[in-house]
Order: sequence, then structure tokens, then C-alpha cells
Amino acid sequence: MTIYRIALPTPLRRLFDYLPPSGASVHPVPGVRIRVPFGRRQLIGVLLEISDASDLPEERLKPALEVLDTEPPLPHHLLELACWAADYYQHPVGDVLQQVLPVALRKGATTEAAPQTHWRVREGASPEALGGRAPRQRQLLELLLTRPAGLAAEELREAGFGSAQLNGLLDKELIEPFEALPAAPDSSPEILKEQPLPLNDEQQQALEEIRAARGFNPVLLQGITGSGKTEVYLQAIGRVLETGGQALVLVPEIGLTPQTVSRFRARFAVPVQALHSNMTDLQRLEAWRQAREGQARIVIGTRSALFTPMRSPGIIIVDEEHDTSFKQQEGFRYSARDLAVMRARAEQIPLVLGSATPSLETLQNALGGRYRHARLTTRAGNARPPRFELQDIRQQPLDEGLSQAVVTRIRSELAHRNQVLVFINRRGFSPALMCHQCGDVIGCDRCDARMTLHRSPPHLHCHHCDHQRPIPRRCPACGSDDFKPQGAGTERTEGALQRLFPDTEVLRVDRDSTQRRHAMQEIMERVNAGDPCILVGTQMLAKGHHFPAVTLVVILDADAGLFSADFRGMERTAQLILQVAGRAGRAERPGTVLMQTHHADHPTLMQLVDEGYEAFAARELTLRRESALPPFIHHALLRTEASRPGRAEAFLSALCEQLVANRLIPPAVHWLGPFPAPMEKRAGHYRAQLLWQSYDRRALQQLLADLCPLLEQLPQSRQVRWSLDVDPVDNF
DNA sequence: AGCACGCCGACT
DNA sequence: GTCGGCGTGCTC
Repeated sequence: MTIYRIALPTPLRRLFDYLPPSGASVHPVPGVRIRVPFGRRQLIGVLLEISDASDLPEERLKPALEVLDTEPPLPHHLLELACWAADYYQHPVGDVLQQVLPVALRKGATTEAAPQTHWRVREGASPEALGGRAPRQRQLLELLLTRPAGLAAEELREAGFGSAQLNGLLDKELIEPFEALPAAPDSSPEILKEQPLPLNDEQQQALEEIRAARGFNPVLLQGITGSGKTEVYLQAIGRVLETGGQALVLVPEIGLTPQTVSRFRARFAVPVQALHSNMTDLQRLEAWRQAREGQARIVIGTRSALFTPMRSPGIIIVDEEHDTSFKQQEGFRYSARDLAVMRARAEQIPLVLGSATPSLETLQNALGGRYRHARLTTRAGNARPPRFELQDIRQQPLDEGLSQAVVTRIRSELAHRNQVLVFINRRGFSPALMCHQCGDVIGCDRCDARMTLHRSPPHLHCHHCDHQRPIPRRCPACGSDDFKPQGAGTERTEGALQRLFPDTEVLRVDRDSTQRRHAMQEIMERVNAGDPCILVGTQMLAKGHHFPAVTLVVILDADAGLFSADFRGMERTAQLILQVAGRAGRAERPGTVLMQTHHADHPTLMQLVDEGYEAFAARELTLRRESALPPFIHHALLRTEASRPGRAEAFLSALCEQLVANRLIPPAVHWLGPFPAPMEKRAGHYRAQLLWQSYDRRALQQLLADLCPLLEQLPQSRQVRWSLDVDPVDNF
């Protein structure tokens, strides 16, 4: 008897047994997709094992319907990696495999190249027929005349032609569509399109570290902003391309800007594929396919691109490795950065983890000798790093959050025709609306949180559950109509600065102001024009873009992360401050970073400012070691939520009792809780959590493996939603 | 997760 | 009388 053991996209943590499809003679290899009946519907799963027996009686087994692949879509080691990750993150393997494959494949598309619409010039057609008008149509026609084999509609769109021109030429019967397989991208023998930049000694040293060992070779590339990390990436990739290899580049979610991609395309003559969020399912599939076939030589993408198969993997680069967007925050809570290490090991290739402000996890691995450590400490082209100043605002009068000293500095910078960046990590007008009569603050009905006041358009908005409502006329508690906004967000700061500097353009950059299509592009054009202006914004300003004409960066609320309940608060704050600081300045105009604070004598803040990130990180690592916190100890956080108060906590208590009763907790594992989540009520649900910790990863894994079946069996589990976060990046 | 079954309240 | 609320059970 032959049994197919299949991983299906359900939250059930097990494989399902099927009989081979009727009429099957040769059995497929594990890894192929199979369509099967499942209850009353059909699902596409991945064959993981072929066995000769099932735990179920044969009459309960159904035959599979159809094998969809002749060859597994994922190469063996990626399938293994996905299964390993399912195990490690305690996520159902069927769901993991589902997420690892391109959407189109989940829905049953073929991995073979699909025909696409192409356009070519009709026989005998000539540009003369167009006369003097329609210059764009003429350009398009001329382009097509140079390509007798035709061009894909896709390529034409990329070249800037739309349906207007195509329809125009079609109407005149000058061109015709036809279906064809996508052409393999140009495989010119040339690798470089432009010459590499000369490297300084540190960059040269870094490049040598990356090439120092054959096979798996993880390197932390720690380089301050502007030190030329990207040039090191490019040259490391160049070497890989020369020997026929491919490169995978992972960037944070906001980091995948057209500029990033164009820098790679400008350097290399080889095909560069970017996987970005506004591609259609079929476009993504085609990019994925080209990577798998080895045609795409460089693949750039965010977290999910980690699982892109490559025919000849040569190097993996994780840029801004400290960025938390590499960790998926729901469902399959994997860390693409950590799995990149696993993948590079499996594929025996070098891995570069790049950052100006490495995560303490990665830094500790480098300091402990598990990764090589290359440092870039000087800015390219003699540019000076920005100078930091703490602006003590204790007892100072503040005008809507702005101290007099800060206003004066902004004025002086603008007078020198420079640009100013004001960073405030809070959107909206003000984070709280208070009744001046009774002191009541308007809270969200569904969360233990205050509602943020927005002025454009005027409404109250809960940033935790997205609930919105109109601003009440009268205080719900006392009936007064005398409200006072408390604290400042970007909208309020923008208004205050516009009032103080009426002749200067104030540009706000946050999620709200950039929602409109091309809004960010328009702002960037204004800034790039170079005229004096003030940029006000959230951390959106800190990522992706560089502002060479900015000479003054003001951090309005440097205290915000200083006393966070999360032990990672200080690390995040330091990374954010340095990231914002790095946006400013160029060679001839060094930048200043002015930090408004009530804690100008805070030792950590002072150390960060005076001695830099590495000294800060060393101190922070000592604290973490002494307090038995990650990266020295390993965490797994069990989050629960229920619609009735107390249920989530009771569920966790019951779980603990069971675990203790069954002696399932290894001595090396300790736990904290259950306790209510820091914001107990959120989006109408009451939340509780339990934190597992251990110095011994294996012991922790052992416990987690026993934990999940128990969680599913607990009688309360239908009333409680739970999720397990292994190696959480925020403990909330 | 889906999807069905099943058993009690306010509607035409 | 039925439409539909969501508790419970199952998926090879």
C-alpha cells in the first residue's frame, strides 16, 4: 500500500494521509504540490512523505486528485528549511509551505513559464503612416521596429508605454499582439555596466572578510551611515556573479525603494529582479521562476523573498539587519534574518548582515566569534559624521513642544539656506484630548488606550485598533465643551513650525500625509530641489531616503523610548536616533543632531551621543547579560486573547497546571506569568501572556513541542485565541 | 481556518 | 411558521 503524507494549508498541526490518485503508476517525489479533497472542499498541499502504512484504516482514506508538479517547486534544501522553520516557530507546516510559495502557485498555477501577450510590428508597417502627430506612438513603433521578435506587454509598460499608444497603433493596423513564452532575460557575457568605486582600506578589509572562507561564512558588516556599505555589497556580489552565482538581497519593508533597485541595475549588466508588494501574483511568479531557473542573477526583496529559490546560490545579503520588519509579526512568526543564516549554512554560501546599528543579537554573535566582524568607521569622501548635542529642556518654556533654543537653531539654519529635519515619532495632532474642566481624557472604547486627535481631517483615531470617531462636542464625563489637546504629534508640530516660519515650506512626512499616490515622490522632489525647507515626520523619514541638504536634525522627543517597559526600548531608541541622524549632511556641510530631552544627564543617552553605538551596545549587552535577557537567554512568548476579561489568563493558568502536572517543563526552562498584556484590552479583546525563557535553546524547543498539542486539547481553547512567538522582537 | 450541523429568538 | 445567531465537531 502506498500512502501520500501531505501538508495542507490548515491550522491543524499534522499531515494528512491520502491514497495515490486513481490511475497513478509512478509516484511523485516529495515536495510536489497535490490537489486533494478535504472535507467538502479541495485544497492544494505539498507531498512531504511517501509511506507504506497509515494510522487510519484504508476505508477512511481518500485518493488524491491530481499531482500538479513533475519537479518540486522548492529545491530540497528550501523545503527542508521551511519544515525546520515550521518546527522551530511551532507553526503548522502546511501553512508555512503555503506562505513560502508564491501566491499563484498556492492557487494551482503551473511552475512552467506561462505565455504572455507580446506586441510586434505588422508586416509592411512603417512609421511614415503616422505622419507628424502622435510622437509617443512613433517612439513605440520605432522601439518595436528594433525588436523583430516582439516585446512583452510587460516590458513595454516598464519602458513607459501604456494602452493609449498600443491602442493607437493597433487601430492604425501597424502592430499586432501575439502570445509567446517570456523571453529569457539578456544573458550578456558582461557583468558590470559601470566600474566599481575605489574602496578605502576598511571597505577592502570588509570585502576580504566576506571572501575569507569558502562555503558558509556569516559576516556582520557594521558601517556607519555613509560609510559605503552598499559598495561593499556590490563588489561582493560582483565576485559571485563572475563565478556564475546568484545573489539574494533582503531589505526592510520601507527599504525597497526604486532607488535601491536602480543602484543595482546601474552597476550590473545582469538581470536584476525586484520582488515588491505591488506586483501581481503572476508577475511575482515569473520573477520567482526566473530566480529558480538561474536567469535572474540578483534578487532583491523583503522578508518573504528569503524563500526565493536560486539555481546557483552565491551570496545572501541582509541589509539593515536590525530592522524588525524582518520578523513577521503574525501567523508564521519567522525571522527572515535568522532563517537567512540557516539558508546560507544549508547552501554553504557567504552571508552579509549589514547595519549601522546592528541588533544586539547579531552583535553578540560577532563579538562571540560566531560571525566575522567588519567595521566601516569613516564616511566616504571625507564627510564628517554628524555632531550630536543634547538640548536640556528642563524648566524651559515650550511652544507646542518646541524649545526656544531649537527654534533659534532652526532659524539660523534656514537663514543659511539649509534644510532642517524635525523628527517626532508620533502622528496625528496630539496623542490625547483632555477635558479642561474635569481632566478626563478621551479613551478608546475597545482598547486601554487614549485616542489620538487628528485635525486633517478632524477626528479621533485609535492607533491600536484603528477605530475612528468624530470629536465629541461635550465631555462625556462632565458635559463641558472645553477640551485641551495634550502633547504634540506631527500635525501639531507641522502647524507650529509653519506659524513660526511662515515664509518657509514645511513638509510633513508620515503615514497620513503620504497615503495619496505619488505623495512621497512629490515631497522628495521638493526636498531635492534644495531650497530651504523644514521636514517634519515620523520614522518614515528615517528609512530609505537621504536628504543631503539637511544640516540640522531635531529630535523633539528623545525621551520617548528611554523608560520603555520593553527591555528592548533603549536599543530601539538608539537605533532610531542614529538612523535619523544618518539622513543628514554631506561632504561640505556636516550635520548637527539636536536632541530635546528632559534627561540630558541620562548615562545611556550621554554614552550613545559621546561614544557612539558600539560603546552603547557594549554597555547594553553587559546589562542584558546581568539581567538574564536576550541575546543571552532565549524567549518564547505565548500570547492569548479572549473576548471576556479573565479568560485568557485563566486559560494560561490551566495550561501551566497541566504542564506541571505532566512534568513537561524541563528544569532548564523558566516561565514568567501568566500576566495581563501591557495593554490588556485591545480591539475589544482581553489579552494575557506567558513568557518562557531558557539558556538552553534545545530545552525550550522541547517544551514548545509539547506545549502546542496541549494547547489545542485544553477545553477552554475554543474561547481563547493563542499564538506562540519564538524569539519575539517585542515582548508586547 | 472553513464548513456543516444543530438548536433557540424576532421577523414577514 | 422560517431566517439566522454562533456553539460544537470534523477535516486523511
